[in-house]
Amino acid sequence: MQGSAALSGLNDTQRGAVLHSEGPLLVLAGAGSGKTRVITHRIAHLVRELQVAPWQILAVTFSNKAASEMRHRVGELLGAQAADLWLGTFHRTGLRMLRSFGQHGGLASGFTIYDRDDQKKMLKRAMAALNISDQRLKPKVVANFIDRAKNQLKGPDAVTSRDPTSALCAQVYSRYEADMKIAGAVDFGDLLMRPVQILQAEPTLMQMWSGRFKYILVDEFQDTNHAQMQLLQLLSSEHRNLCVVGDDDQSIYSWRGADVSNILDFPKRFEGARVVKLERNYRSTAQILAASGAIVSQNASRHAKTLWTDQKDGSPVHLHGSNTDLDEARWVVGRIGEARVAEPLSEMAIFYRTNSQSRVLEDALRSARIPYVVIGGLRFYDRAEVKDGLGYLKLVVNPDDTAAWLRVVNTPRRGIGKKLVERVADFAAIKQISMPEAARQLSVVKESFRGQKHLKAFTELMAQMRADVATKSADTAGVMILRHSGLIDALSQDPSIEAESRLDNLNQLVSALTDYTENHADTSLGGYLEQVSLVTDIDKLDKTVDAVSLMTMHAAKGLEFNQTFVCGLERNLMPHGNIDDEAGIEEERRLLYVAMTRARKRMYLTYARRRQRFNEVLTQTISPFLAAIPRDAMVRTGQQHQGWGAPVRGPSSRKQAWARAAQKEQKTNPPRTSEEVAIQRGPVGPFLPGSRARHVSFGEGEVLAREGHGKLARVTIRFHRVGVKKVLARFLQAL
DNA sequence: TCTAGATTCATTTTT
DNA sequence: TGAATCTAGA
Repeated sequence: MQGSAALSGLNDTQRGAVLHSEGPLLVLAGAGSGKTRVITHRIAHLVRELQVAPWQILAVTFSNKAASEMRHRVGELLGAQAADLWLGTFHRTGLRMLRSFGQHGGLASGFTIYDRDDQKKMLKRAMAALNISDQRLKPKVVANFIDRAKNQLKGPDAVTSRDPTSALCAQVYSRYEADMKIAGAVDFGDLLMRPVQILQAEPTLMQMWSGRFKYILVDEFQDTNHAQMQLLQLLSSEHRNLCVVGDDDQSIYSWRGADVSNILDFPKRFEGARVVKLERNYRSTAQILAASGAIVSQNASRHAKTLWTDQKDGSPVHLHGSNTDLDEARWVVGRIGEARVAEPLSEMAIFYRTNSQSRVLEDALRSARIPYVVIGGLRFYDRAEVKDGLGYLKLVVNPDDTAAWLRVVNTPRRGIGKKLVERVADFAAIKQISMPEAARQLSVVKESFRGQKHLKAFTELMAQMRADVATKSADTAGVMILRHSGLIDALSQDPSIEAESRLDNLNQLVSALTDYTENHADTSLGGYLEQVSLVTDIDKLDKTVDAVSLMTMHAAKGLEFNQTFVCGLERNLMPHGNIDDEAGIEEERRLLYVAMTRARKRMYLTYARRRQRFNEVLTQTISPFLAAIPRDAMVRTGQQHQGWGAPVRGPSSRKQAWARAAQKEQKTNPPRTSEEVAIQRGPVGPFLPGSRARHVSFGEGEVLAREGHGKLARVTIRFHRVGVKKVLARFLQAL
């Protein structure tokens, strides 16, 4: 067994965790200590050496990104056998279980999953029905309330309402649940809460499912919430082989209900649990470890631990101050320009606290013609036209899908306006039926009303589609539905530039459908929709593309790069401005810690004295967190901003000050000449900024930016004939 | 019912 | 700032 693949390349502690066979196991794994390695090798060991059937192993991760990464790595160790593992996010696991036994909880067999948007629609409807104005109570507040409740495994009857707001929320919650049931839909919270509730209520099912998984492994355990913990406890109750891996210092999702005590109290909750600590860091240099460790050690509530490494020689961490956010961006881009001589761009990343910070950085990268990819920026499936298209598909699959019906009933315009929709809503409320069903019934009632014809036409259109695609696979069905929906016609007739790109997006939806049909055993439309509803992003970071990665600090978790830039380290941004309690501050510290521990070789921390936000310019001071970093681990460059004065008062004077500073910067940092730009332009993959390409219908142009990967890649191009447009990479030919 | 123009609103993080 | 929602007038 010594020489087996499952054990190779592990240190003693890691090997101990991999070889631990029976009983609960907690692996406290510091950043970069090889925790994913422990999980993947442990799975390989179980299958290869202990002859555990892959389907008896459940491996859960927190995000899609982590799941696909793990699938990939297990695949390398196990080959084809990896396909039979239950490996996925908590939500996907919950969904798989509900598909199997959801009817025990009164779920319709073909239930639909509602995303945040659909949920909001339903909440608005519920509130309207209860005569609660959305001024008094924001749907978003209710959505958060319901999410929190479900994470706590509390149904509408179980929530306690101490104040008037939560009493209202509880009222809406009740109504919302009823409406969701009629619509045959569940939300994200249900995917966790319902399996737990059903298992608790059904001893037979409980026996079956707890017997099924001999081994359970959980990654990023510090980010689990109550419902997830409960699910794990139920599923592991028979075999008790629950192995959880996590780092309390990297808990950054408490706002989503994550409960750090799950990891802190694990040994108490699971008697006889073995605890393994991984403290050797294989990722970063000593300087990076010292700096990041200094930050997180400021926190009072944590397990004391010290990461160590034997990578003694490294360059010090840099802290660079700029006058403005523009300068900061330019400085970062300048460093990237220098570094790319020796380091591929794919090994560099820029992290920031809020998504809105990416804009200045993107602008600077674009003007320096450095290719970049924004991770988790705008999402394909969030685009309006894509949602419209999906709306039709959903309504075909689930005829009671109220949210989908609301979305597509008048898109494209077919004379079914607000008045008519309200009428349908009222009828649905009285009859206790879904809105699509109400529309069907109304369209054939005797006493005619204005717009009934339109309603009837739409109802018949949907019925026709349903009949047409009943036996078809997802791709064929999708194409038929989109064609008959009128979406494509409406967009084709629209001469605007945006319409063109929307049409592209619909084409892209079709290729996603084709892709799905080719690669999945379940080729049904329902299967596709299910998959789509849980994929929120392009999951995998594609390092084969030579481009700098930009992402939020949250999105950075679990990734690593040779060189990183952590930007915007100012008070009110890091820690973020609307955090007021100590627990929140500690979480912000952990977030910074996560961001800082992503770097292997070089790390640059940056801040700017003035930062533009909305239409005002904020004068900021350096993040108080940074004071903790020992001097010998860090080099300071740029503006020192000692004794920064009081903020300049009044928006207009701020603006002038900012403009003056920007002007001054222009002089000291003149724009690059075209020669410099040309030198910087290295060998880059297809359709990266600076290259030229030809589009099927727009002709030739110059690539400005690129986003997304693979089939979903989109490219912004300045065409010679038609100006700047965003198009699909698939429709381009490199020149 | 539809459209364009006005107005408001929120920007922390996401399955 | 820019997206989302609202409103007035056609």
